[in-house]
Amino acid sequence: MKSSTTFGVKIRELRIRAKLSQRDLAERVAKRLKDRRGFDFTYLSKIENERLEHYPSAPAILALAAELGGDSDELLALASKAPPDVGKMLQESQGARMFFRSAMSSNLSEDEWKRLLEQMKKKKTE
Amino acid sequence: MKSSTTFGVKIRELRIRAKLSQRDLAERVAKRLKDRRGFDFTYLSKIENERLEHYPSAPAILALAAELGGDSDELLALASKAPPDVGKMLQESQGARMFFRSAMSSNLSEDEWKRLLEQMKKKKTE
DNA sequence: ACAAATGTTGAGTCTGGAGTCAACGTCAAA
DNA sequence: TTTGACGTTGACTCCAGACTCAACATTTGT
Repeated sequence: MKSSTTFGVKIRELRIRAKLSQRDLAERVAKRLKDRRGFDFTYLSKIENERLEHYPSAPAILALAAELGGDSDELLALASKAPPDVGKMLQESQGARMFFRSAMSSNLSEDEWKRLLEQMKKKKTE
Repeated sequence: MKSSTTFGVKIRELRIRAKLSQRDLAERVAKRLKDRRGFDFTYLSKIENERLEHYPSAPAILALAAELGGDSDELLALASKAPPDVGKMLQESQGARMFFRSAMSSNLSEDEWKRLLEQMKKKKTE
């Protein structure tokens, strides 16, 4: 069974593994976000301890993932956010929208997703 | 070639077809949003004329679609928003995440999406 | 022509998401 | 036993997204 963790726990885990203090990591993340709003170490503390009402913004999550070398899609998922480019994909293709809508209501298993992925790759390379 | 329209144009089209004034439609939409913030007819005017910096919120778009009988996914797409439940689907399934990541980078054609949709339906019913 | 209904616009307002700040607690090392 | 790095918390701030309001313009019906 997959170890089901939370966003905060995962971030702490990655940070510890990277041997960074909250202050150091927050500072680095803040630099990646220099144009946007900041990123304070006390905010990071609240993230790790799940003391927040809302998850950080998608850009902040992406910056964290980049700094820590984590899987950004997984982190976004733990925070219940769709990757920012999903919107665009659905905008451009009616086929994608219909596929999505249908997939949503049919609750596919992991295996079925895997098959579809293979189907897709096969089509593309043949 | 698919007639590529805009959000505002589409809304106006649907509203005219429904024979509603901006005031009437706005009032009805506002009722559907009673708990959340309102929906004024002057706002609707700006939507239709693309005078806004930002599209309406997803709940407002869904209420509009419901009131006008439009395709909510299409309207969300025209407003560059992913359907609200996409995040949850990607949260629950790693397979779905991998599938979409891959789909995103391979720029599938409409036909390929159609095939995948058929594949999916077949699996489900067999 | 006049009123009534409808539509448009610029200048606001309001709120909640996203983060900051000051202050305190804890632990390790010198 | 102080000092310095690190972590936690509650109260606050800030701002942009999402909308409202007052006033005016335009169209429609009679």
